[in-house]
Amino acid sequence: MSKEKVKKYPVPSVRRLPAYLRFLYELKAKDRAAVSCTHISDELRLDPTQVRKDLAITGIVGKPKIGYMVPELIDAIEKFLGWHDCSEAFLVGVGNLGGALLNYPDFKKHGLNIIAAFDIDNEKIGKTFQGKEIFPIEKFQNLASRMHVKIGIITVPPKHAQEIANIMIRADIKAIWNFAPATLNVPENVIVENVHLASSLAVLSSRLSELYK
Amino acid sequence: MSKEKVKKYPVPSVRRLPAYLRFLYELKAKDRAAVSCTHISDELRLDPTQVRKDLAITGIVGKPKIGYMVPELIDAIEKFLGWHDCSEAFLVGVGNLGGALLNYPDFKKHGLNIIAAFDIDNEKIGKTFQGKEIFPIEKFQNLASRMHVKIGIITVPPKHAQEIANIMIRADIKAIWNFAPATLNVPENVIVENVHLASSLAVLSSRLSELYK
DNA sequence: TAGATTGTTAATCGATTAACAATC
DNA sequence: TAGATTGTTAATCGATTAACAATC
Repeated sequence: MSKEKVKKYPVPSVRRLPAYLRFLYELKAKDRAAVSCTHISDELRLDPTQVRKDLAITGIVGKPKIGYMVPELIDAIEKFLGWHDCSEAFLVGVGNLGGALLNYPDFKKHGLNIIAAFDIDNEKIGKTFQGKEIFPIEKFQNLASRMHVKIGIITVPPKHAQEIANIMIRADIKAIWNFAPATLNVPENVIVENVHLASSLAVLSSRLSELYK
Repeated sequence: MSKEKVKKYPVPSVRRLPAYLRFLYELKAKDRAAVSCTHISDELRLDPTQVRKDLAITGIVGKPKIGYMVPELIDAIEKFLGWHDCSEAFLVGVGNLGGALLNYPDFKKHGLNIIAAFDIDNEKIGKTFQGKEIFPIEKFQNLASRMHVKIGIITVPPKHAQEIANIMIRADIKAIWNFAPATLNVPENVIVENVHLASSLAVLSSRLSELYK
């Protein structure tokens, strides 16, 4: 692991990459060989220069007058995101949302393989979701280090989110995908990516209430 | 509805408001009367000036040397977000995720009341989730206009997302909360708020792969 | 009063958008 | 060749952070 300053990619650009991919898969299905930024920007309603800059972070090089070769571009984005080889993840909290995530088959295409789940509820422990066994939370640390799992997904009630995060940190988890409505406190070498539905809802609500002013 | 230019609030600020609320509820439970920006910023790891500006959009006024009165501040944020009186919503697509959202009891505290759901699957139609009946999608337009529902939630597979969005638009839905991995095309007077797990995962993946460079 | 904290103006930073030269 | 499109530099815009006067 090099000590050189790692180049940081703009988060908004990274967030847009999956939308490009979705459109590119459609083009590929139609056997389109090449695509221009204008075409992409029209479809996704973005600025063409922005599209060019976003794609540039993946290292792709286009051809003037032609654009980008579709399969090459798909490959570059997938490689950039690390979606070619899956990372294995553990999920904690098999409630409504946790169960939904366990059952979601598409994460594998997105570089994420949830291989097991954990809970405190004896009703759930031992059961299997989509071939993924549910273990008691006590086994998290041991299994995580034995299987070298680096990603933890938190789908427990907010009251217990920090507690679970602490277990994950002790188990040397590198990245936490947090769905609990809670602000997690973690050491700075641990990555936290939050999915806060309340934040999304706040944007929706506030824009909606602007309408009626 | 006035034609004056509506003041736009910074989206990043709005996104942070729910986190403030969570912390404020904790303080209220501990009967803390007042709180300063510094206290909030320490807890949520934000810049104190940013906290002040974020709170200012709600119209709250603090007291020098004291800070903000906790119950007043909670009230101001909730009012700003329109979380005091719930908006009613219809959900389309009762799969894993849709079912999880239907079962999620906390949306009511966040100004959202999902009152019914829709699907195309005859197995599901007629069933009830948490007192919410599942109707055939054909009934969407009629029920939406009869009940003056203004929010639609899309949790169908991506292939059908645009089609459902079109139905919602025809039914005069004002805001769409979209969980389908698809870019929706809507007229500019319709609000779309996306929850794209793939985008969130992209940020997680790319940060994780930076670690191993 | 002195000092802590707000509210606001100014400076910085980063992302978006515009302009344009290079190139196939 | 002419023209479409890339890649890149410069300008703009908006959000974050710093500085500081007002105030209780």
